Amino acid sequence: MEIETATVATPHKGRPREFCVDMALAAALRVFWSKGYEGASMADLTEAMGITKPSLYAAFGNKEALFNKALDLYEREKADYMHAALDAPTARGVAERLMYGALDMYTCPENPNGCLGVITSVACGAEAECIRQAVLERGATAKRAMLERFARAKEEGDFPPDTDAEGLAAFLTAVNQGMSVQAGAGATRAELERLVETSLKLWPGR
Amino acid sequence: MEIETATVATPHKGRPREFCVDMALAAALRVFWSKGYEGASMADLTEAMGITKPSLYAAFGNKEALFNKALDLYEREKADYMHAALDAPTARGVAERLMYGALDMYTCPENPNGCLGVITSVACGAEAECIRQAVLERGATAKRAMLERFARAKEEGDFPPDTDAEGLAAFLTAVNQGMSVQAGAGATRAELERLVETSLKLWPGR
DNA sequence: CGATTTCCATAACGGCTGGTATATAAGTGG
DNA sequence: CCACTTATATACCAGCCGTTATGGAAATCG
Repeated sequence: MEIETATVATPHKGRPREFCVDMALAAALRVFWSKGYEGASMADLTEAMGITKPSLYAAFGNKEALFNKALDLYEREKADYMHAALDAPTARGVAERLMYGALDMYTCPENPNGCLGVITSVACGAEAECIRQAVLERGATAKRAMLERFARAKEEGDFPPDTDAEGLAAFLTAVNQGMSVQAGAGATRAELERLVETSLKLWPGR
Repeated sequence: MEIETATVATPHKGRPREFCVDMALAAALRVFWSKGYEGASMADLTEAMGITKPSLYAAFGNKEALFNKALDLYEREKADYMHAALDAPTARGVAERLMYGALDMYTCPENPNGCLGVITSVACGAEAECIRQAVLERGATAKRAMLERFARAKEEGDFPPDTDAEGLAAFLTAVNQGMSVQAGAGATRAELERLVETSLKLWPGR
């Protein structure tokens, strides 16, 4: 049982490390985010993180472990708008927050364009299959949460009673994924804004 | 000027090749389609095509040239539903044909899941950047055609006069791209059908 | 001051990548 | 039958991949 806090722990023995783990992880996330898991080589990663390969392996394990930690960071800091969106009082509010949140993230100048989940889950060689599965699993969890939220919305009367809540969840997910693809293809923020506004105009209710 | 037709030309000199170029190309397409450009190794390709590497290089040039020819084949045989869709008499007909055509292609058991264009354009290392650009260019051409079709539809009264035709084109594209992502993630045909039906229920007009 | 522990830097590992040189087999034209 | 042309098969290339062994540097503990 440790007494010192883990975050600011002073390692009392041995040579102290010369880089900040959090910043290095953030740099690694940027690389994975823009190049995908397989497209990001160890050379890319170490250069962006400003450390050497042995330091990386000592601090993070290996490439796969590094990616998983970067994915945790991504969900924690970048994709938390999803959780916030599901807390909206109405189904329309959920859709609005979700789409505008995605729009902001996909077009933020200091982020790579698009969604890390989409980028990583689309295609890969055999070696990255477990990575792909891990990402798909998180996506499935997110979709399940949205599904429950829309089922509740239907009970609360946000949708007409004959609405296919599952279809609407898949629909909202699809528009977001398409927005990510188009952002990665170089679409401007203005173009994606029109996509979001068009989608919200078609969204049922209110 | 050749008298003989190019397709069935009998090469009168040298040892005849022992494989069918078209079948080999079709096999290569399948590999690229399921693994992406970078995820498909030369070993994967030669094994699927049933030929050795020197034969591949002699017949197709190199990996990039092979991909471009596979992409041509893809557009010619697999993605021609897009052209057919744009010939529909109404904008709603365009949307219907496009979505059901995509649905059929993405879920056809003898095809890999998803859209080759989306798979290849999403993320890649630096070496595949020119491949990505080539794919993006074809996507841009397709989008331009859809845009013109919807501008015409607006003039013909398929949409209310205050409709954002460009937004609707981006919307339809996005739903298709999202459908491709979900197909690649393992969605069943039934799930994608509900996505299509939901999207068409939201589509304006008629 | 050693002794110990941890981290950094260099360099190397086996394996796989896309791409080829070389030699042989299988056809046709003379 | 022989020369020529083309395809196939084997083996190989340099270069990059993710990963790790080795040796020295920097801190704390006794």
